[in-house]
Amino acid sequence: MPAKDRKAALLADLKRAILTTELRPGEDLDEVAICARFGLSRTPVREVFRDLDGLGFLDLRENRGPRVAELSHTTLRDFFLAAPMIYGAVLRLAARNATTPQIAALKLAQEDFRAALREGNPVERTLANNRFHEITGEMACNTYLLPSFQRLLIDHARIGMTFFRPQTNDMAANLSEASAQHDEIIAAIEAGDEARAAQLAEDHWNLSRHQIELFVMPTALDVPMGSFSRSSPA
Amino acid sequence: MPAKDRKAALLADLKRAILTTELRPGEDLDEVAICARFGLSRTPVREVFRDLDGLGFLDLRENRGPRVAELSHTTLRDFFLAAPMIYGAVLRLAARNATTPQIAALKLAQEDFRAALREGNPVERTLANNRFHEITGEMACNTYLLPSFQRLLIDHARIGMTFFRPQTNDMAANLSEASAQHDEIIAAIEAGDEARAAQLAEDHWNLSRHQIELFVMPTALDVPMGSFSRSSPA
DNA sequence: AAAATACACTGTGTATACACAACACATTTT
DNA sequence: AAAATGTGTTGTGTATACACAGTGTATTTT
Repeated sequence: MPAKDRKAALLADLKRAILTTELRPGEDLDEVAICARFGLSRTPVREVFRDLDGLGFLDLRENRGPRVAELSHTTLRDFFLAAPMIYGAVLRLAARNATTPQIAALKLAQEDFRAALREGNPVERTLANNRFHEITGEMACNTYLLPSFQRLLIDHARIGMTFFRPQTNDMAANLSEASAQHDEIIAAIEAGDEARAAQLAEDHWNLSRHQIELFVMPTALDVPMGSFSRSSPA
Repeated sequence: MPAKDRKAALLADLKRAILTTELRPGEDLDEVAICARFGLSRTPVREVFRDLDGLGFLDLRENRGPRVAELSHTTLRDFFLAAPMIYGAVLRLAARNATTPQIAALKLAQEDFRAALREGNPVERTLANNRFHEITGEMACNTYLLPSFQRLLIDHARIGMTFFRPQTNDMAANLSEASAQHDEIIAAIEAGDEARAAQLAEDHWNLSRHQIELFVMPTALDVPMGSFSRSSPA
């Protein structure tokens, strides 16, 4: 296996691991360990790190090891401020510009998403959902929108892994509604209905926000302080 | 001079040269020549290249030398589609979040811009204008908006250098109107008037578009700015 | 005992050397 | 003569070695 492919494999693997929070937000990366694991020297590995830093996956700082990009309450706030607008614009443009093969790819991604929902596989669900929205980004095909959009997708995936573990009926219902919205998005894009696509984007992110509100501001537990058992994912 | 500073100098110099089109869009860069000029080995120089690639200044391709990012009619079209929306959002958030020192910095940048206009210095004018808008980006302070915004700023600067050489009275008038708009933008931000800031953003970019109507004239995205303020998480 | 300092260690930043791929030109072949 | 192929050159990609900064710990000093 040529070094070039090992480098590409490293890039893809780190992306996947970060998107699925297998590598958690804020986690440190061991440079030499990764070198050993992928059979690469430090130079190409560090280049991959720099790429991922530019894309918003990693956070590189002087004289310190690379960290997985943080996902704080501040970034969450930024997320829900920017997402409706960017996604609205992307879906609007997607409806305007989508090609037939792109629409086919979008339907495939949605198939995978549905399958992951049925199997209750949160990792596959997240990755399929990510692919779905990535394709809408390709459809929109705007140099200036894409960088922000892709950053949103990273944290959208990580938020999904963090907050969307359907432990209640309410949450499961939300997920199937998200899936239904995907179907409507596909239909709007296929019909070239820009206004409808933009509206669906807003609906989609309002649903996400509602889901997170359930987690961030849960109904107060009716239990004395000390006897707190760990109930929700970190 | 430590190597670290030489590296930072290289980064800053390349940014400046690209923004002012001293390095023209599509131009090839000579790696070893740059190494010699800044007294650096290839490794840190290549790291700078990768950073600039991630930021949208350069275009790195496999087994080929780095090129200055292209500025084609396609990217121009994308620019005028995305700019009104992103700038509108940024100025809206700037009006919401700006701190006193940031406002002071903004006024300074505008001073420089006016000075460059008086002196008829297109390079300084472009750099001051770029700084002006960069500061509004800092004010907006949103992780997800900034990447797209900064890419817009790169090409905004390069478009300015390409199309805004005031050879007619009309163009000179446009420039002084742009300057007047900057003043109004400062006022709106200082007053925390979000709606006004958003409106001024639209006016500002309509002015730019008018200037290069001869080359491209797409319709701007019509995303309602209002959907933005309403959707802030609790 | 607490604080400050020296020192070793871990790990990042840079330089250099080598490997290899792409391109250009010249030479050969049909 | 045109096409194809071989070869030389240029320049990118990777590996390794070295330099140095940051950090933690142990020792010394007050």
